[in-house]
Order: sequence, then structure tokens, then C-alpha cells
Amino acid sequence: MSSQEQLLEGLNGPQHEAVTHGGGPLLIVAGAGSGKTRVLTHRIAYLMAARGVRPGEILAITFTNKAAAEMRERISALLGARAAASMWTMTFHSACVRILRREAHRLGYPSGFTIYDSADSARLMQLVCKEMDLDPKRFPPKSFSAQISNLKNELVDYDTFAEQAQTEQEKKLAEAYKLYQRRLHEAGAMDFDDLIMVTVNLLQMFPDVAEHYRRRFRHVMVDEYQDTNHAQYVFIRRLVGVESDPDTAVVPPSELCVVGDADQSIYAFRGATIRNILEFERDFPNARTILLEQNYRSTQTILSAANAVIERNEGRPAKNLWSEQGQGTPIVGYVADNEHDEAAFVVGEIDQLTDDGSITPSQVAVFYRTNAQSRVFEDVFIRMGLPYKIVGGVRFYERKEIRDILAYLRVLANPEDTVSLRRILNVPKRGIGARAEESLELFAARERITFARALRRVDEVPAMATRSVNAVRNFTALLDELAAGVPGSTPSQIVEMVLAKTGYLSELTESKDIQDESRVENLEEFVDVAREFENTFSALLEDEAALEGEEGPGTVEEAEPTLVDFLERISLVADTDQLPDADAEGGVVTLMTLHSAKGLEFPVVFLTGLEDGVFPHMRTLGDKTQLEEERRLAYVGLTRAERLLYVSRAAVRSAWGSPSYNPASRFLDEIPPSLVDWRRGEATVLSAPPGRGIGGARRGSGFGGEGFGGTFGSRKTTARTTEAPSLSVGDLVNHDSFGMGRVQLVEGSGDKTKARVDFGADIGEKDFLVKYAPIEKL
DNA sequence: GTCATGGCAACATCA
DNA sequence: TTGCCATGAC
Repeated sequence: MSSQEQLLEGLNGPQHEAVTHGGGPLLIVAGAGSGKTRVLTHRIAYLMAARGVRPGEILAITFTNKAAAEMRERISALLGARAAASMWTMTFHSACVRILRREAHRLGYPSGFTIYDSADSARLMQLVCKEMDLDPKRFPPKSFSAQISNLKNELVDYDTFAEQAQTEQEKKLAEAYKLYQRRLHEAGAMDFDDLIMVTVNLLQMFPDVAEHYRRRFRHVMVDEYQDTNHAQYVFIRRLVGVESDPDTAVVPPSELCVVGDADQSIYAFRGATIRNILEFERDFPNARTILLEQNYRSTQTILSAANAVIERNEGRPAKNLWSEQGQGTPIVGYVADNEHDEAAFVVGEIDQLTDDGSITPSQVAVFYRTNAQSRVFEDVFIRMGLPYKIVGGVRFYERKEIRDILAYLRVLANPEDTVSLRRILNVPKRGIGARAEESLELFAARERITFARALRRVDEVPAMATRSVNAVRNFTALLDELAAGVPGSTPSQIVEMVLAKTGYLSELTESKDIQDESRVENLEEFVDVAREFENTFSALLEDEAALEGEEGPGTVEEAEPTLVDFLERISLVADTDQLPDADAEGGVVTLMTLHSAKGLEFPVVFLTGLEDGVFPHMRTLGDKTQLEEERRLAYVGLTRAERLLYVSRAAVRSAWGSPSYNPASRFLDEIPPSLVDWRRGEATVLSAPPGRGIGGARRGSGFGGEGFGGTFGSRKTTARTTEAPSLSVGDLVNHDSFGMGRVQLVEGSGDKTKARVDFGADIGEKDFLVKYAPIEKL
């Protein structure tokens, strides 16, 4: 059998057509689990095997790094690592950055421009609003940031917006937009939305650039097309070219192939429009549409549930997903009293499944709506000793110490980066306080120079204390010293240098605060991350350079990764290494938000927190459009499951401190009752307590036999009860989060009674207000 | 200028 | 519950 035949083997009719289609634009409407990644990767392989396309001519765009990594892996399996490396398989943002690094100088940006994430851009907006003397109550910087993000997604620049601004709000917004953009440009920085918008501008303003990339990418594929926003749509259109455009005459349009499913559109909040997929045939004349309706992933039970839910959305094109897998096992339902109980149920169930040996932890995933919900699961997983991995959530790169060091690195890569510069100005403390910073800012504004330049001219800043002037001088001297150490050093060496010379590390190691110990560990890990990056990066570059000599001067001897490369990786690939490692023995259970779950599949899925107010989220309840997006999110969640699906909810859930009583999610009601086997159909606590506390709802956990099930969360409501346990020194207690401990000290009386409890070497001693702490006397 | 304290608001979802 | 900011003592 030829390799071409092998590529087509086992494909169903529509899949076969999608893989072999040539010529005009192609839309593949791929229902959940219909094998779209298979089609995409086989199409790529087919292009090369049957049609002589070179890997360098292919651009495959995905939405997440996870998806990009998976696709690269599969291509690598089909075609070998070299072919995979010389193809562009990446997210919109990464692809745009790569183009921008080469071309942004045309628009006055340095090629090593800094990428601001949401936190950085929020900070910059804060500075802008302060500069404009705006009342933060009337004009919240956050809302400005969000609105500007939306405008950029629609490719509306500040001048255009200023023209149509009517209200005072809009006028101020237009002004802030303009100033924000100016500050970004001066700082040599772009925010996430700029990455797309500026690339589009570039392609529009410089036809030769558009031509260059159109010549290079003769085949463009876009995954998750239903999640593209307007800016991304225009980017694709510009890149591919359309027959009717005059400037495409030189190079004929490239072959475009997009894949998507309107039912899985879950990113409207960041500007995605289903319009792009619905109007594809109008946008791209001569387009062909192929439907993939056979599902290979799930049992019919799971599909029926998902179909029943998604059918509630109005005005969607009908789709007929079907499976040959048979009914399978009924969906398991569980109503917990509270979120601890829910987590205990999930963990207990996983424990049983893995005990039989029928399931390994890596085959199991737990989904929730918001990241905040992961904490309880984490607690219980730790306590039960079950291995797990949280995808997303409180990210490594969002920790204070990491961001501080990152800010140093960014300033070294780009000295004009104001946001980062101001972050490190007085970190660690060096006597440049708010007062001095303000004087510098004022001076910079008056002289119309950047903050970085103002620093260099401290002597001229009026009303500056001599002490501050000296402190600033020392600071700039430090920066110069660090900068001198950059050439010839690898990213990890630079990180180590920064840690040492700034005194950041020694400040932490000398500190007595226990938190600072883990900060030091995180920084050590950060150095490892840098080293790891150097290793993988060099390997990748060498491969690529070997394969495409014509593309730029990226020869092998230049394969050393630069600081800019490293920073870019961190900004764009925040979830590196977060994909569960399927190769590891048994592996770990994966915990993630529903949004992260898109595109993945697991034999066993727990869909948790199915409560109105949690999922669907509180803020969507009043808005039909948003509610429909939540329903699509539910559809995505349900269709991730292959064989076993669990749905659960908690009757009571504490939301920042106080308990909230949520009714069952409407999505739960939309699943046909005949498909669900309710393991526990009702909570002990049905609704908000009238006058009585719900402390009476205590039971043992009933799972795993450990007795640490953590079902005592309802003690959080004891504000209305009086039953605080009376403790004395030496008592053995059980704490919801910390487990078993012994009372060391009791002081105070009545409501103010405090206890000090020792939880053993791992956790140490903790102080509690007995009345409020989730403690039980044993 | 730095540190400690207390009030107040935030938890969407991602690159 | 956490994290940010304003406030006030040193």
C-alpha cells in the first residue's frame, strides 16, 4: 500500500473528501468528536505526499498552545519531526508575533518589542487614567481596558472611534485610547490585541509584506474557526488573499481550509463571532462546505444528553451527530450538600474506579466553570493522596516574585518598557518612593520624554531630595551593570545574574517569613524553566534552519535563544507543560475549567458545579445571548466524555466567605431524566435556612473510609448558630483544610475565643477564632 | 520612606 | 477568602 493510501485508510466519506479536497476555500463543519484533528493532520500529510507541498508552505493556526502542541505532535508522528518543525503550527498570537518581529520596525516598533499581558496593560491604563486626572469611580480603568480591547478586536482605531464618540464617557474613552496607544508605542510594547491588529495594519499598509507571506504560505488552515473575531478574520483574509482584491493580482490566493463548529463557540466574550463561520461561503466565493457528523468519541447516552442540551439554543443550523458506539453506561448524577462534599464524592469515585484497575488517573478529568472552584478539589485530592494536575488557574507566571524578575528581564530586553521599569524601580527597596516616582513622572511629562529617559536626567528633576537623586543614580548604575552582562549570556544565566546583583534573592533568603521560602523555590524553578527553554529551543531552531535555508539568516550558529525569545515564550505560552503527560505511568487526574477543556477528550469526565449562578454563571442569567454561550460551554463539557460521565452540584457553596444557596443548573434539567442514574438526588439541606443553622447536616464523609472527607463545610455559617466547640489544651481536632491537629493554646472567651492548633510538621501551628474556624473536636 | 492596619471589592472564561 | 489601596505611626 502506498503512503497516500495509508493516509486515506479508515477515513469515512466526508473525512476522505475533506482530506483530498483541492482548489477553492474549504469549510469543514466538524461536530464534537468527529475526528477533525485527524482530518486536519491527514490533510496536511496528504498535501505533502500527494500534491508535493513543502512543509514550509503550510500555516496551521490553532487557538490554544495545547492544540498547537497536539497538532505538531501528530504531524510529527505522521511525517517526522523535521517536517513538523519547519511548518508554522501555532496560535494566532504566536504567528502574528513572528511576523511582527520581522516587520514591526516599519511602524516604529523595535523588533524586540515587549508583549504586555492583561495585567501589564491594566497597569498602563491605570497610569494613563491617572495622567488624565480621571475619577476612577466614574471612569474605571478596568472598564476602559475592556472597551479598548473590544475596539481593537473590531479593528477600530482611536481616530475612528473619536470621530463617532458622543457621550462624555465615549469622549474620555477615545482620549484614553489614544494616550494609552501612545504610551504603548513609546514603551516599545504591544498588548495582546495589538498583536493581531497591528499585524493587520501592517499587511494593509505594506502590500509587499502581504505578498511575501502570501507567497510563503500557499496553504493556510484555521482550527476552531467559530472562535475567530473580526480582527483575526481580516488577518486571514489578508494573508490568503481573495480573488476580487486588486492587490492579490500578483500572487493568486492561497488555499484556505477552516474547521469549526458553531455549537462550540465559547469565546464571544473576547470578540469571537459565529458570523465568521456562518458566512464563510459568502466571504470566500467558490467555497465548499463539508459536514462531519459521525462521532467517534462518545457513547450514544452521552451524545443524546449533549444533543438535548444544545437543542435549546435557538436558530442554530440543525446537525445530526451520531455514534456507532452503543448506549454505554448511564450518566451518574450526584447532589452534594456543599462543595466539600461534592469534591469528596468526586475523589471517592475516582478512587474506586482506579482501584479496580479499569481506569488510570490520567483517563479522568474534572471540569468546573471558574478557576476559583479548583481549590476545594485540590484540598481533597491532596488529603486523599490522589495525584492530580491543575491546568491554568493561579499561574506560575502570575506570582509576584516571578513577575518582578520578569520585569527586570523585560527592561533589559527593552529599556523603554515603562510598566516594567516602574514595577522594579523600588523592588527590592532602594529608597525610591512614591514621591520620587511622581516627580520623575511629572518631569517626563513636561519634557515630553519617556520615563526611562527621565531617570537618566534625575539631576534636572526639580524638588528632588538629594537622597532620592542618589538612589536613582544607583538604580540606573545597576541597570547598566546588568545590561553589560546580557550579551553572550543565555536567558538562564541572565536570570541568575539578575537574582544575584539586584539583591532580590538575598532579601528573600534572609527573610524570616515562611512564604519567602517558597518564593525562593519558585525562583529556582524559574531558572530551570529558562534552562529547559534553552535546550528545547536550540533543538527546534537547528531543525528549522536545516530545512529552510532561504528563510532569513537563521543559521545554525545563531541558534542560541535570546532574551527576547525567552520572554516571548513566556508571554504567549503560559500553559506550557500543563497538558497531562499521557506517557507517565498511570498519570494524574486533570483538573481544569471548561474553557481549557475544549478540544480534549477523556474516558471519564466529572462535570461539577452544575448550579444556576455558578454554571450558568450569575452574570449571564439575564441575557439570552450570553446564556446560549453558557449552554454551548455545557455542550463542550458534555461532549468531552468518552465512556463515563458524572454530573454533580452542591446545594450550598461558599462564595467569598458567606454561603450561597444555588438551585440546580437549568442545563441539568435539560438532560433527559432517563439518561441519568442519580446516586444522590437531593441534598440534606434543601434551601436557605430560615432561622436555623445548617450545622445539623453533618455526616461522615462516607468515602475512602478516611473520615477526613471534609463534609463539615457548613460550619462556615455558624454566624447564626452558637455552637462553637469548647476547646481546651491537648484536645484533638479536625480542620476542614488542615486535617487533624492538637490544641496548643486557648485564649479569650465567648465569641473571641482563639485557639492555637498544631497540625504537625508539614503544616505547623495555626491560630483560629474558634467561633468561625471550620474545626471539629474529636 | 517604610511598614502595619483595616476597609473594601472581587470570581468569568484565554492568548 | 484574598488582594489591593488608603491611612497613619515611626
